[in-house]
Amino acid sequence: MGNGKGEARRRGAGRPRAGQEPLTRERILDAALRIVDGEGMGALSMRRLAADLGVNPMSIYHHLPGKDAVVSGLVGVVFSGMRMLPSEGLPWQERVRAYAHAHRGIVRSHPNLALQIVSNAAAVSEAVLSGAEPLYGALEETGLPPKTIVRAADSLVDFVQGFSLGEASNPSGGFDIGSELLARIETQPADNVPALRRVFEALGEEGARYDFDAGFEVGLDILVRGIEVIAAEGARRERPG
Amino acid sequence: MGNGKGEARRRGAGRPRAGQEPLTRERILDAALRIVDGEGMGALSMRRLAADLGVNPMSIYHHLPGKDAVVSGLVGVVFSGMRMLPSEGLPWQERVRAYAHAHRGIVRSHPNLALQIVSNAAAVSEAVLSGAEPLYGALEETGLPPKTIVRAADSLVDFVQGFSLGEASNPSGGFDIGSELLARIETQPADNVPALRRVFEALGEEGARYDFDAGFEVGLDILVRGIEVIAAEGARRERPG
DNA sequence: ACCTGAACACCGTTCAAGT
DNA sequence: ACCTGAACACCGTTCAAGT
Repeated sequence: MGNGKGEARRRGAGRPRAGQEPLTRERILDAALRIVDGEGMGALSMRRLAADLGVNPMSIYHHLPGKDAVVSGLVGVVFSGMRMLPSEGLPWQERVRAYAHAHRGIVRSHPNLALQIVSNAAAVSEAVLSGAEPLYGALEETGLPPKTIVRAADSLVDFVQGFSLGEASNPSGGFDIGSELLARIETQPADNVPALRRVFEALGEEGARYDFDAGFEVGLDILVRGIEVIAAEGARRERPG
Repeated sequence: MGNGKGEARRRGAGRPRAGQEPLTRERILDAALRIVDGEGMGALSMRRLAADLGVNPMSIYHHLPGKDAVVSGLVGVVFSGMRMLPSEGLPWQERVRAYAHAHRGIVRSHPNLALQIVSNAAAVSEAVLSGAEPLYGALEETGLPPKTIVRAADSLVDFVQGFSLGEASNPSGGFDIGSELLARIETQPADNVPALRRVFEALGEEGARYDFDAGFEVGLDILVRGIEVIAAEGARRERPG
């Protein structure tokens, strides 16, 4: 016993031999992302990760301090890949929308990581640094005071994250909002949910499938219009004649 | 061996004896919520839960099919406690705000459960049934078509959930947005984050602490105003003269 | 420096058995 | 019906040892 255990190619202890790629933080995170993307967060364990890398579980600890570090490293990797279409010359409304789409795109391309992306405060802070510059650039042009710019930016990010989380945790594409929900509404005692009933019955078959793309656009529209309104009010207050 | 193990009062196997409260789904969820509220999600295990109840770990499985069921049961319990101040006669804007505050209040009162609340799709669906009636009632008065009402409601809920998640994962009260973030912005190479720098430098000491209450109001304001705008546009489109 | 083996203190859950 | 004990197949991480 000792050698040739399973598919691991590595034989002895000690340094990697010439020709073998050494273990690095990057290689570890790559392998971890493959596991999470392919099989979900539940499949990620230090032991499984080590097995995929052909390495002893403890070797990982020389490059990352623990499992938490692996997970937040993953979030960092994913967010650092955020790219926006250049939208320099466009009006701020378009630039805000471009940011929102890029942010949603990141979460959507790694649905199994969505929960960590959205909840990892450190990663969000990282995202502000690396990705939110265009958002702040756009919002500066509204003329709102700095404090309100920050709050508007946060509101937009909160919406995008809330939306993306819902999107990530639902079966691919649109999901049927009509059938199950309407059935449950209709079995409600007496009618203690009259408005819900009216709205969803009016939707009927036509609106049975929820369209995430259209829903995102409506939400974005509401936010951008809302920002326009408070910006206009602020300006009117400054020179009220 | 056999009897008197630790603090568990229960002695023999079989049915609970007279005078002992029997194990129920409700008692299990109560105990689980106490653990999560007090020590966080990481402290919740079937074995720990059983110990707190003075019961064999396996006994729980007779009332709930597994750990996942315990967690989503928890989310259900918490959401079923959502209560709104009655706001029947008020304008729809006020009623939308009341709903948002109630929803935020639920998440805020169980910060350690925030992640599950926000991500548990089944619970969200449950929340729609039990709690969103007032929101739909309010939004009906905007005159928007049913499909847009659903999307506006979802956008509001997405914002509230995104906001609440950020709030729950940050140290109590406001957190300092200025010090750490500004320090990192200022160490950025060259100046590839000019807008961020301008905004956060203008905030300075005054805005160093993030005020969650004020931030929530601004976000709500943006959303309500935005809904007003798209509702007005829809009405204008219907009778364009 | 970098990697390993064995061990520790846990998990959730199945299954057969008790009353 | 309701509860239990032992066992199975896992975890993350510490620690001392190897090269």
